[in-house]
Amino acid sequence: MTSDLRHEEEGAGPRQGSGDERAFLASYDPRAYDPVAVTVDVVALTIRDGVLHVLLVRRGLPPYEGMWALPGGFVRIADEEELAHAAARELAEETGLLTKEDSLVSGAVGRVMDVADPVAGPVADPQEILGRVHLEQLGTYGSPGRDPRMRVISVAYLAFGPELPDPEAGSDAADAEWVPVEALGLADAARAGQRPGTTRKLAFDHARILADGLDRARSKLEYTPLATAFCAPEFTMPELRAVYEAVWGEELHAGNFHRKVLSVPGFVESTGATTDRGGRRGGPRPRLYHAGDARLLHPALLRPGREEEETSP
Amino acid sequence: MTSDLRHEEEGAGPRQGSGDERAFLASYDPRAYDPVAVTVDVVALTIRDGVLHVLLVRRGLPPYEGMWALPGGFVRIADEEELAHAAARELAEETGLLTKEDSLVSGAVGRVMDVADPVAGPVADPQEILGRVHLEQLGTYGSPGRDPRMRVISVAYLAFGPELPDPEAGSDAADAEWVPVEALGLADAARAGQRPGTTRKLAFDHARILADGLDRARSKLEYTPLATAFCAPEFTMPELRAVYEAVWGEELHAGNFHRKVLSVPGFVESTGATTDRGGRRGGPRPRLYHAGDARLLHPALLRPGREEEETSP
DNA sequence: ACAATAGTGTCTCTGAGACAATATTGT
DNA sequence: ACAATATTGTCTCAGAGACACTATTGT
Repeated sequence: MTSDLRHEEEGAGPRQGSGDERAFLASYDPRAYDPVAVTVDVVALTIRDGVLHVLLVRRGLPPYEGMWALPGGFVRIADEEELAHAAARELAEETGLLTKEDSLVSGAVGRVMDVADPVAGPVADPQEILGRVHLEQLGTYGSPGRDPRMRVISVAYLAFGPELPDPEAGSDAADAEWVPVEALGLADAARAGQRPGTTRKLAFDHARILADGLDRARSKLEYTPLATAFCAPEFTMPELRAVYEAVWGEELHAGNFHRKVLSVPGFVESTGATTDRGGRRGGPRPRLYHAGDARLLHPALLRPGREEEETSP
Repeated sequence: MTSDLRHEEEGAGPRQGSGDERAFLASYDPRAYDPVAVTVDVVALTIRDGVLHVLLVRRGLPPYEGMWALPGGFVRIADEEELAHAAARELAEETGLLTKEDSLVSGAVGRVMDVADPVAGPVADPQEILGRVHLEQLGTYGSPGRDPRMRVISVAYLAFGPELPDPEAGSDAADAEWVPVEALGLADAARAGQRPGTTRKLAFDHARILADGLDRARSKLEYTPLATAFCAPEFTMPELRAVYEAVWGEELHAGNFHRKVLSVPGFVESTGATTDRGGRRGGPRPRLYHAGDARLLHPALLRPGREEEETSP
């Protein structure tokens, strides 16, 4: 590699540009044409019946045929699709929120909004269909051996949503399912040892991706108002507490939690109203809140039970 | 897209393609894919003379010819190169730590160690050459318009090191330079508004990547012992404090900082010795410490001056 | 001698958590 | 009536930050 080329780090290849440029670049860096696929994988989390669930699909083709995997798919390079758009699209397809596939496949996708800064997008935009689902990039996994067929660079996304619909209802996402995270027998990387190591069923390196996603989710609950993304637009304090308990996997003190949440400015705001009925086992009617405008929690809601640890094995 | 194909998210044919078999076979035909390049970009940070610096290179070719850019380059797909390996290699080349390019270009790269869990690697491994440079993935940037020539998916890495050598010294990385972060006139995303928006010189979306990297670095100093990666193997408390002050861009109270660091278990350990001389302007000889074995700081060293904020504009 | 700095001590205030008390609801 | 639950109150302790003090060094 020449010095000129080393500094020429940002791509070089076909399409666009004059034929001169193409020939020039191609002759100097054939590596740009090595076969590589770019995909997205989505760690979609929701809470059903107070239990944290992740969306998985059953693979219908080899490799890993019959095993569970994270939903995902190719980034539509030819359609100039944004990475986040691809993630939202895959999630929308898999959850059955999108029945008309053509509305997404069509070339009309064009410009795509920034997920972090929503603006009105085209009709086909999956983010619009997904509604208030939080979506953020998790990390990129591109080890050579992760797919036995070819080199695949997969950008993983993390999605949180309130009570997302069951994929089996009426759509053609027949093999998708919400699975309780506990049922996967992950070697809870958050509390116990380091790496998930051997996990049961997941295909590819999806166990690792899922573990990373869970770590991220648990961590983000501490210092961001992310938990409200798991709730309906209006929620009660016990509901919000249930989110924390489900994601962290431990019970929290109701009284202290209540006071702590209210003490963080901008986290939640009271609507003044209460629910119609009390809890199913009795009790007064809890008040209703909606998410505030804070993007960071000060002070943070730190996870309990993290005192002395790290006595290297 | 058939149901089977949608679930076949990991490498199978180029978009449309109703024929199952054709799609399957296409997964083994590289030319059937839309052209896309995978690169790495590195936000390399170090501290020189108490000031935070980032490694930049001057572009010698269009587009953005003559502008500053982050060091980076293609992932060597044909060599089965790990993403982190590519980042380490680019950094090693750019800092001049690697003079013999052939040792990296050779096909002997083969298996590459996990950066997060170092093991003995092959001779050509750049991580080995880079020594104790911390390297972690920052995020992936793949918007269609970010490179005018073609679709480029760039995986950004964040690197921290103690007093990395000057790239201009004796190597062929002639156009690389350590630049004070302040000199770039970034709209300090950490303190002021939201997005960096318009930044002066950087090519592509590298201003955004750099801003994200700085945010990450500032944040990680709070709850990880990352600051020790900026120091020599043995360091003094004032030196460690200087790291925090350089990255956070604000002065810290020496006395409180000292007591706070020592109160965090596993952060630093005393060697019992002191430096030979006191400070250049007088004072007693500070004690020497080395990094402890903690990977997370409990309690964290929270950044000061982050009280009331977020009054939406 | 003087200025600068490393390290320690002390005080105050905030916040987290344990625990208790009260009010309100479903069964 | 009884059990369950929401919400508020009280107490204690750990930790952050402001400030002061002492000891040690370079000039």
